[in-house]
Amino acid sequence: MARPKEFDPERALTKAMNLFWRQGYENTSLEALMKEMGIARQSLYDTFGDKRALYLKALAHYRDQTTGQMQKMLNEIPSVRDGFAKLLYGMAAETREQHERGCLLLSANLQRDPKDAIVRDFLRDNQARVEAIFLQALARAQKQKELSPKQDPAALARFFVVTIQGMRSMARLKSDRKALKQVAQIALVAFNSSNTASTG
Amino acid sequence: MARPKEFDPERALTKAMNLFWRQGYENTSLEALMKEMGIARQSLYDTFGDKRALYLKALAHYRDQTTGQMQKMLNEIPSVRDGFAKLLYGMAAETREQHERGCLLLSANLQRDPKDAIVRDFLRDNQARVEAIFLQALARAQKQKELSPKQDPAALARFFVVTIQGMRSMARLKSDRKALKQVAQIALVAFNSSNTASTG
DNA sequence: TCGATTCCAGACTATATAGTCCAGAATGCG
DNA sequence: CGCATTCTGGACTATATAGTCTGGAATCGA
Repeated sequence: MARPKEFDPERALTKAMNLFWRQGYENTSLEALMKEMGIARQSLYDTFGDKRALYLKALAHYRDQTTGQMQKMLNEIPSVRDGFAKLLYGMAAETREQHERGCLLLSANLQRDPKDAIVRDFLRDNQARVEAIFLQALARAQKQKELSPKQDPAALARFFVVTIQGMRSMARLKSDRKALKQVAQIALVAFNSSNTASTG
Repeated sequence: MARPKEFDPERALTKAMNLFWRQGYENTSLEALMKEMGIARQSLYDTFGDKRALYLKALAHYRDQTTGQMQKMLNEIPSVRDGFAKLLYGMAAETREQHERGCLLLSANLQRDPKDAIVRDFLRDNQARVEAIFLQALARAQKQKELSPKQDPAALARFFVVTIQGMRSMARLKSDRKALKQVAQIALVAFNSSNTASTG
């Protein structure tokens, strides 16, 4: 038994996550990671494995944070509709830097090699979790008579996932709060309406 | 004057575009490009410049194709709502391979280095063009009494851009036609509704 | 004090790959 | 025919960077 670790692995992981978040996997070198995390090469390899393993841990860390927050918020807020409004308008109101870095997992989806089954399956699982969180909230909305029983909560959950990802990609390209707010407003109409679309 | 080019530069560019489309910029090596385009290294450099220049030409080629198609379709179709329905349901009905490769310009947006102003500006310009095409169609819809005059056509245009990008990223992760169709159906409600959202 | 472990700094290796250069064959024009 | 140009194929260079290894200092417990 001897010298204990001097750095906090979770803090270091958070640093790594932030760097991947801002720059993506390919654009982030080991040197940059070492500098950002404040640890030397060997400590990094000993603690987290190779670069890819660190990346996967960062993705999981991000997922735990974001799904945890959403889950909590949607559980605590009385009106489910207010919850989704908070989600969408909140995103629109973020800073330019936040818009630019976007969503780590959306970036991972579009940066990944299509043949990379590990990342793909991780992201599919994440999306299923988010849909489940939304579904749960929307089911409660129906129970509370906030949402028409004619609506399909699973479909609506997916719609909001799509909306969030679309808003994220738009925000990344151009940080325009006003435009994003307008989009959020239109998307939330799906919540009110009794869904009279016909073509198919 | 002497030996003319033996290959069709535009066909070669299309080949390159398809490869970038399937694999992204980083994951596509010069060797793979040479093979796919059916030309040798030097011909490639002579005709298109370096890899990045080829990539930018591929992006422009893609943009010209896609915006041209959308423009034409939305101009020719009598009902604008049918036009957007065709766009969204058409995307949902694509093959697994099409879903997987997604949209070249959406991928470019999320793969790019945030500091890369050339690609960023190109993509912003493209998005503005698409919004303009949608806006023109939606203005016609209002003229035809297909769309309520209370709706903001510019905001709705952005909403559809967001929807398409969100559906693209979802389809890339998991090719699920049924789920995509449901999302499309909900999104199209925005067209009917007189937009009664209130929270802001 | 001593052994075990962790730290850092940096050397070193291996590899992938973008880009350049060159030789020689093919092709068209005058 | 012979000049100019383009083609292919491959050699070659330069560079970035992931990953391994080494040496020596720091820190803890026994």
